[in-house]
Amino acid sequence: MLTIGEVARRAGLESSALRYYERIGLLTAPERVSGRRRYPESVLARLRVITFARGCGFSLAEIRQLFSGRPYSKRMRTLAARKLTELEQAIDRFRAMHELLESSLGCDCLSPEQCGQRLPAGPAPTALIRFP
Amino acid sequence: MLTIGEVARRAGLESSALRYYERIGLLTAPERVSGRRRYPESVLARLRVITFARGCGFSLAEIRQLFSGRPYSKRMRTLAARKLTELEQAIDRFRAMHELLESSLGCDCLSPEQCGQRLPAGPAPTALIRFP
DNA sequence: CTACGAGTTGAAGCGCACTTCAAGTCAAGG
DNA sequence: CCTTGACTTGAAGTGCGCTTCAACTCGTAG
Repeated sequence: MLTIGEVARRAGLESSALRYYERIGLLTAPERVSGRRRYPESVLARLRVITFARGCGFSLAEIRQLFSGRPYSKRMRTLAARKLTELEQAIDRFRAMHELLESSLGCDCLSPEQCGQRLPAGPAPTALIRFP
Repeated sequence: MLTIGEVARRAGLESSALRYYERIGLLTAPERVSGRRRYPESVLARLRVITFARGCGFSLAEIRQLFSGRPYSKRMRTLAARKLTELEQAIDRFRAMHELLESSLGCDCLSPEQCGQRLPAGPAPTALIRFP
């Protein structure tokens, strides 16, 4: 049985994140020993799934979907297939951006307005990436 | 001279976004005709730069950097080079995720805990992607 | 006994990129 | 004159994924 600090350390998360996950129903409330959380080892596997899914672009809400109800494997396959498609589209977009950025390395415009002439007109960006 | 609604429509943005961009100094305040904004055509080019840069993962703060001061082309090159590196790393990560997701299509675990056994233990996710 | 560190709670705060709201202004059409 | 619809403003709200805070409790060490 592990304390919250121990779990956090081994999962590479903050204790506050674990409490948050519990609040939003991503982790089931563990046994309490005089008020403190005591986690079984198995929580680490679950956290690996969460971390993995987060890294794949699943939102916490999606991950909750994944966990709620059976069969787990079927849900996993469904969500994975969907995310896979999104990911492929994202990679395509990023490749396009990559080329545009490379071409902009040769940019010698004197102003954004001048530069904008060469850029493709388009709708709002379709991918938002946060680089940590 | 264009009204805010017209600019928004042609740039694929909401008027509120244009006002927001103005507030944070991304667009210079345009001429007002009895209080209403009147934009020159050139704003569309600038908005293309903004939209393009956003799509490449630049934050609005970074884009503001890009616009502030000359020479524009030099700043563009600097920022583009930096973002290019980040983008390449992101693409690498996404490729890895792609493989993991594909392997998880064959998942037949009965529970997240079981599934977690097969996943690599790792630290917090390094890329956060929002698919809109 | 006291101090300490790790834990507990609910509430509030943060950063980003906007959106929404309330309350008011304006020009054109009927 | 009145309505309509697009616009104006500042302030507040939203969603996500947490973090931070205040105030408190607990077991252990000295």
